[in-house]
Amino acid sequence: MGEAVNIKRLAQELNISIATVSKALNDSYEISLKTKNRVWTLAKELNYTPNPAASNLRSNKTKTIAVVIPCVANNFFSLSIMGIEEIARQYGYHVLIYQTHENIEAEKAFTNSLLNGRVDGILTSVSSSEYNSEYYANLVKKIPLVFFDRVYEGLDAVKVTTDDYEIAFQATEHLIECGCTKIAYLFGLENLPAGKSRFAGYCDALKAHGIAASEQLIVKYQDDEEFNLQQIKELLGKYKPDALFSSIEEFIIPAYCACREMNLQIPNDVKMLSFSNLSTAKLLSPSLTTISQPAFEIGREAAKSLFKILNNKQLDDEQNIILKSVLTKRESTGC
Amino acid sequence: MGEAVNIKRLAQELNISIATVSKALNDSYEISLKTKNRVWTLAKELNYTPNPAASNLRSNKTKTIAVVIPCVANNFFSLSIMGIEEIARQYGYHVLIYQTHENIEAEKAFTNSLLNGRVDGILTSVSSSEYNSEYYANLVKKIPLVFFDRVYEGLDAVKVTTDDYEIAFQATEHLIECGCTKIAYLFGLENLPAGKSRFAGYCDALKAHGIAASEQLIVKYQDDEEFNLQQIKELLGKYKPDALFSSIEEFIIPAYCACREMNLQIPNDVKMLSFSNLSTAKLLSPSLTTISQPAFEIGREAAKSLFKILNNKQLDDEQNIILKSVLTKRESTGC
DNA sequence: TTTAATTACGTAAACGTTTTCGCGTACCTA
DNA sequence: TAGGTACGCGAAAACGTTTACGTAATTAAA
Repeated sequence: MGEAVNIKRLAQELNISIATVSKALNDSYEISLKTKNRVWTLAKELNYTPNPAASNLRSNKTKTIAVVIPCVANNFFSLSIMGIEEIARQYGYHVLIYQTHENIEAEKAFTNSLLNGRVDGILTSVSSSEYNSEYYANLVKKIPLVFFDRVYEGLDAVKVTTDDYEIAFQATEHLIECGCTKIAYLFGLENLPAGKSRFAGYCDALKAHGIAASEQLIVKYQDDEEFNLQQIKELLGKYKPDALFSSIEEFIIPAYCACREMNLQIPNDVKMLSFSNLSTAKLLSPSLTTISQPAFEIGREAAKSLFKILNNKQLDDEQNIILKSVLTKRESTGC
Repeated sequence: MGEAVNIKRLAQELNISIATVSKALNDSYEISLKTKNRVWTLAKELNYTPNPAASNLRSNKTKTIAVVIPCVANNFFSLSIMGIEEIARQYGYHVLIYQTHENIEAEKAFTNSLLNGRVDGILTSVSSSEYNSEYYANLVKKIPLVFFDRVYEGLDAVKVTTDDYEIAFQATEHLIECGCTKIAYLFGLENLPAGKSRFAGYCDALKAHGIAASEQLIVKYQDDEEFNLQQIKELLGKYKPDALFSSIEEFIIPAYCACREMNLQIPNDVKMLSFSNLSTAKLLSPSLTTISQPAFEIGREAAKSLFKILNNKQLDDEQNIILKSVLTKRESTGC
């Protein structure tokens, strides 16, 4: 399998110093083109690639970023990762993945473990279990960090988000235009700005149309599918809403199931609409009206911002990047 | 923000040598419990964590594995990653993600870039574009590697797969029992063992029931959704199959759409069945009969095997781990 | 012709660990 | 008391890079 091929080996074979080899490999101006070419061809011939650990140790650059998210198995996040990966490839960076499973302690443990020089920067979408601003206020001082979708506000860090308030407002108006007056809200991410904005958009749209919001029509998400199902069934049974506005994808399955079990027809008895990046929304029975976030683009933008920071480029003084979501009307709100 | 806290710093504050600190941190038998405790408490106090690059450079262990897969935004792979991550956490390992997008050149480039000590091992599900056994035959000699789902055969490497042949046989029989005699096959992964096994299961089931397989009833997957849609529509129009057996999830949307556009009722005019890990299969219109692979478990098993190798544990002489898929009968094959 | 500047390369230190080897002390055995 | 054996710890090398600095040779400027 041949001895390990490193800079020393290249230097020996070419009868030059390891410093020269290193500089040649890094295309330094100090080295003549002639020497560079000798080094490059031999390097290619021997399949040389620099040892990342040594390089990182000396230069304090890892060529690696971390993505800290609640869960990979989620349409939004997996698409975000695709966007992130695409940009990372362009910059020759490697991508580490960490899943918090909405656990803030795990989240802290992961990010802390990244402060010792394992990565050059972090992309994160924070967990919904808690809103601990202090921790992140400290963190952003220690390492380049970009938030996407689930962000902390008021910190000196780039945030990539979507127009949650506006699109929720618009979606609520769509339901109202379809004749709904008792619009229930399936509430997710209530601790986070995204969740609050969506809810505010919903509330304000109701108010704008002279409809009173009601505590009774709100179901809060729990990490327990059966529990959510029961809550929705209770909601449907007791308070007879004429629409369900789901603020997160996780409510879709229990919501559809609840309607079926209660023998309620969508959209005749109750209309349905949800934030979702489900690719099969149009195949559901009935097809689901969705608010889909540009997940892929969000990942791309977040990664781009991070690399700007890492390369000390100016950030166009824009700390907040806001992308537009898309409301796609389908049968579930049929009107 | 305090100076960088490293072993040297700990050693100075405790008035002992850096060697002692290092050994204490690694719980070496050479160090007294008393000294260890002094080191541990100070380390915790100062939030010390070892520099990964230095540690890796010296010890040749990275505590990192790579996952090389076609795409994250796929229910099967994102679930696999969850399983992998869970095990990696238990072992204190970090997880790098690389997406090949079914491109074998990208696949080679990634894996080659991992051979210089960036990771301790690789988990991979290979791309479907080509079956290049030579490359992997060499690769497995150079680095611990475990295949999952999309594997190369005949190599000295652990493979984690599912019972593709058996479950495809069983699914085909299910269609036959529902009265189908012209069962079309939507063919994916044709270059890979998984794809071949599924197809063989389909063919053998037909044969076992005295049904002749027909070339005309086969549609091969292309990475072009519109093209696949047209192919399926042509299939439905020309050859009037009474069932569609889809061997990969990617055919579901075009298949449903094709039926709608051709005004064919599922399951009355044509029955449908697909390999899929779609969580919303039961909400589709009509709900879809699926073969779901235990993606999460596959990830777990693959990771476990890799860590066994990394820890030089015996592999129970079992190089092939085969998990069972599940056939869930729903309305789309209604009978 | 002398001096300054530039070019092309080498020496050696440094990054923060891990690990081999050796040394001294204390204890035990004969 | 002499010899052996643990035990607890330290000195120093090593891992493969990058880089500050030095130097010799060549070229440009004076």
